[in-house]
Amino acid sequence: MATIRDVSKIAGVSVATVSRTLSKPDKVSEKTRQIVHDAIKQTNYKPDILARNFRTRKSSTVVVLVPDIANPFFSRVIRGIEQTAQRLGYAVLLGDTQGERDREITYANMVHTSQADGIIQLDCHIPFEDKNDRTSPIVNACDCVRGTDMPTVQLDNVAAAKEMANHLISLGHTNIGIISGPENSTITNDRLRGFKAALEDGGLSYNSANRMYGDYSIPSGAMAASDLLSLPDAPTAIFCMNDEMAIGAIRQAKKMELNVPSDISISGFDDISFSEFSDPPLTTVSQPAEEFGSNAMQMLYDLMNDEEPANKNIFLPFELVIRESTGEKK
Amino acid sequence: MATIRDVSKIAGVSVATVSRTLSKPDKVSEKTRQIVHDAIKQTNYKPDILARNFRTRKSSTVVVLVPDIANPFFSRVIRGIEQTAQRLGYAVLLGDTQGERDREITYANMVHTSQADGIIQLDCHIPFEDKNDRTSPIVNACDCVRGTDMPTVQLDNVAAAKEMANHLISLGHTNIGIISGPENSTITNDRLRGFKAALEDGGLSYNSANRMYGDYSIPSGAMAASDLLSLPDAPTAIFCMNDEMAIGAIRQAKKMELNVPSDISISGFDDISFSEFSDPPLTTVSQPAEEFGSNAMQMLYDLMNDEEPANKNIFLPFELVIRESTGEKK
DNA sequence: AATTAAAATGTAATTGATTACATTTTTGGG
DNA sequence: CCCAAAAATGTAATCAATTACATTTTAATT
Repeated sequence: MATIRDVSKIAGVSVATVSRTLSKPDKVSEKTRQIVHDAIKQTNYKPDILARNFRTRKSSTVVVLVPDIANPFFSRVIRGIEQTAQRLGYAVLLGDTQGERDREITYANMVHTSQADGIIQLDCHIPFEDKNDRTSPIVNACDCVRGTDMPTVQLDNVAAAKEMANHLISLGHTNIGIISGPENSTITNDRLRGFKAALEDGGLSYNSANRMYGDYSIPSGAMAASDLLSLPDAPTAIFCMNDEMAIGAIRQAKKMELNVPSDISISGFDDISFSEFSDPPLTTVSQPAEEFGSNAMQMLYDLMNDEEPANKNIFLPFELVIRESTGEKK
Repeated sequence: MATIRDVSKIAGVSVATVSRTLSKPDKVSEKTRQIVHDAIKQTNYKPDILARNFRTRKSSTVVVLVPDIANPFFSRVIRGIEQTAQRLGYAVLLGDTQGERDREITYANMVHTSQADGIIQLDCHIPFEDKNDRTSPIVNACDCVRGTDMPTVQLDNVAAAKEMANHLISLGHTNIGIISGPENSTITNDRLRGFKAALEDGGLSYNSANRMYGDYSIPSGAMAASDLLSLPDAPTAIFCMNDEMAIGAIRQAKKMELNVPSDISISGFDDISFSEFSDPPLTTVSQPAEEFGSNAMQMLYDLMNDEEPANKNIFLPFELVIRESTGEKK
């Protein structure tokens, strides 16, 4: 493998000039640039990335902390990250954390050892042992920590949930169940707040007995729906905090011989690709998943290059997608 | 940040000894090992990974070439890869190639520049400009190239497709449509072969007019189903080469006022998590997705460490999962 | 042509770990 | 206690780029 020295010898210039030709071409005269490029072609020289990384203390790599790569929403976010990263000349290291703090910290430490230049965190955890670590470039996307100055890319989950709940209320539902995500998630809390706000606006009161917990999986949605629908005073609509749980809930309702939506309305959140094709097609909130990724990556890029990002807290637009899983209360 | 030199000074030994204490502890006396470890603790020394990578020409990183990370089957495979990689001390670089040759080559070149030590390719392409490149450790998983000596982890797609087709035939179907994947894929060819073999065994003849093409997406499945069901002599069963297309096909059948399975049987392939919850639940072939990943990673590990893997062509088991989307011919 | 500033180029140190080879220490058998 | 072999340790080169600083060349101005 040719080194920069081989190139410099062939071109009859110093290694510094070769290096500059590659990294700061405007510092090199037109003539020399030409000579160097010829020599590079002739030797088939490829810069040694490992040597460069070592010397510059940069790796042109970012680490993505994702609770679960197999979640279709997250995998779209990651696709957005990957595409933007590639465009900006960065590689993406995958850190599937399964929500475990140890793994998050392990991966986040790669920044301290310069194996990665920055972090995109898709979960609402701070991946540092020292909570106030302000040295690593990091962007929090999707499910964001509150009360820190970490840059974020998020949805206005309160507003989105409120809009969805309003939709349910406008259909005449007064007894609405919730299938909630885990309690310690910012997303869960925000969506719950939005939900409550809509109830209040509608003159309805919130009944905590109507809240069941799931873990964002289909079976957990089915279980929670079973509990909800077995209540003495069962709800006529169920607000689910993601699409998978809604799909599980629909399944469960059908199993219990209930018609969706005429007996029970069910709404989801995220608009994953299967939702359009569920039976009945799911009413949900669509989010621009890829854009979470591309925005987060772009923002991280600014951070890593010491440019203050224009906006440290990006809010992406959502859209209520009304399909056929919700309908008028009987 | 403390360097190995700081540690050696504190411990009163040479840098070589410190290095050996870490990488080949049995070459160092018990006493020295203790002293060095104390010094490491005292200085909070962490080896500089970049320097080590540079010196050893290794990065402890593997690159995964995946046609589409947002495909639920692939994302499970990647989860398997990630978990095993983490256990073996490797990081996973994500290469979402969108099936584009350029991107595959770009990512695969990271091995030549030592940015990665090996490649896991989930698509049936050879990611090298020189087709006979035998220098990079690489494992081909899921959709595997034929006629090379590349190690593979795959399903016996011929047998699996045959079994599924037999199931359809045993239900009395004689006119069976196919919604096929892209023509240039090994998986597609193998599944088609299995399908034809079953027809032949059943004394049925293959009719190429019954084959429609999709791209593994839900909408493409719906389109293909529409074509198939509009045929003058429409099939009574449809064999789909993945679950997404089957879900699209079911949707389309319903749209055309056909009952699944009493009017039309539809089968899938992969057993993604949504298939169990589709309406009707999908008859499909289940594959151990995570194990594709973990086996591929383990095999790659052997290859990267110059150990001949026990078995260069691993076949993983499949299982016919008969649910409710297939039924007796009327 | 002389002077000076700016541009281009070169020299050589630097980064931090690994490891071939050299040297020292330990071990065990006689 | 001596000696050879084995074990432990040390010395210093090495990996390939970047870059601070020094030097040379070019351009511009008088």
